[in-house]
Amino acid sequence: MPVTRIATLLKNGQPGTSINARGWVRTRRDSKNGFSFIELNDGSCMRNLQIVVENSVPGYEDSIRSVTTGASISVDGVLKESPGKGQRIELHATSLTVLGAADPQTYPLQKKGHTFEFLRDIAHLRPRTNTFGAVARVRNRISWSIHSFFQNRGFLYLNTPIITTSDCEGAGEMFQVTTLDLAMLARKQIESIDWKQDFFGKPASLTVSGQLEAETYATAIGDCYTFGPTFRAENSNTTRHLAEFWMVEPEMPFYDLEDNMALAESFIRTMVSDVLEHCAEDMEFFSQRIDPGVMARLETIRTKDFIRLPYTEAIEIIQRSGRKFDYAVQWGSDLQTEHERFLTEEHFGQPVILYNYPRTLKPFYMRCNEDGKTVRAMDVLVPGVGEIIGGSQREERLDVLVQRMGECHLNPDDYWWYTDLRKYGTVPHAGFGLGLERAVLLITGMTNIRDVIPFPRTPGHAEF
RNA sequence: UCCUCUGUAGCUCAGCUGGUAGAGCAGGCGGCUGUUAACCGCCGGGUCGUAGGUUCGAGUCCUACCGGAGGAGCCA
Repeated sequence: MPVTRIATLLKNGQPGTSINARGWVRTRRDSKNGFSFIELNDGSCMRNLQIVVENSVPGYEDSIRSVTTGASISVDGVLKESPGKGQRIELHATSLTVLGAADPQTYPLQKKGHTFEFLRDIAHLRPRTNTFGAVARVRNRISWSIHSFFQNRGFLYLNTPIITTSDCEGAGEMFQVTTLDLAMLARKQIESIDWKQDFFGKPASLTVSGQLEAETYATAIGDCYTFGPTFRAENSNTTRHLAEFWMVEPEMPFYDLEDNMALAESFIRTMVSDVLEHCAEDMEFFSQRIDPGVMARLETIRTKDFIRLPYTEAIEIIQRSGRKFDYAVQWGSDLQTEHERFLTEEHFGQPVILYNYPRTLKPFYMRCNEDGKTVRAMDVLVPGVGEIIGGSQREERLDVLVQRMGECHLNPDDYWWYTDLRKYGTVPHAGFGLGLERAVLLITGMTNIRDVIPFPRTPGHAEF
């Protein structure tokens, strides 16, 4: 008997076909007239398959009682048109097997009404809920879309190292990787660590970005992108930060900042379009249950050109707005979250790409403009999420790069291989980084980043 | 890390100005029903986050600690 996933059954299943369905019970309703309705979900889609089990089915009396919310079952039966409302077809069981019972006294998930906070504590079971099933499917589609976007443009998928010994871009605190016996070192109360004794012979960390390594391939084999886990040991506790998250980092030779912005915009638009096209049912759910404004926001992204605004003009807009902000802005100061929200959510009401930031605000590798004050950086800000992409044209001139390293208190010797790229056959190039989870937030309308990654890692939390 | 809020039954919450705990859902039992967040009735279930303190008396007030959430900083 063919095993068919419920998504396919509900779409293409024809009355009269004999099939097998397997999955997890969402709920059961009994009729004392001698049959039961089972709502079965197998994760392939939002909707459930309704199963009708007559008491004439072998073992009905024994097994139906353990068909409770959360139980796993396998059902053979025949598809029939459903006389009831709410479903085109339903499965009339000819045999029912309970694969695994779920004690209703202890099974934490109920038919309705759980907070995301509660579900976070049972992250191993929350994918069995509508919301987290939908998030998982949309996240999967976004990942697929990322690969197809770049592959369709001839980009090379590049795996940059997870473990690194370069403190690249000084982008925040890093997780140290060591095989040294810390407990023993603590007992010895030694004054300094002999890193030669460590696994790599020097301090090593988990990567905070694959950018610098990606540049080496971009300047050799052309357009490429990384897509992998990224780690930040910042003690940040917000709805937008994770200690472990997934980042996409394309890097393109011969691109200037304009090209970079165009690619970023096209990239986001493609992800949004793909999800709208392929996850319509899940998006319907997000629109109805999670964020009523999500569809309008995505439609704007899909159809309207992003605003491109130099940092200097952004400052002027904020200053002229007459709005009271907790933090005043002046040229040279970093934009606060409240300013970014004002720009993207209120003033423009759509994605905004800010570019040409003061050099003092940005890392050493961003290309200096001729004005001597700004660098060719760009941040893509979107409503509800804030910064979703950060990128820049890279500084390809060796002398300027080395000078900038000095300004940022970095030792060029530590980046010898990176400066070599400028020493030998340097080219203008650019790239950016997109936080996958922030993209999932944007597209689903979910508000907490901890709910769009299967097992979130945040300060004090690495359960599961 | 800072600021604010919060911690009462398995879950979601109520409990007003202090007088020793309630509802809905879930669970059990019974009834009804081609049902679909099913419905109706009954029943079981809580040392009110922890430790102190004020008081004749604390879920309710005070202090500390421990969870959780939101905002800020940092950034993707």
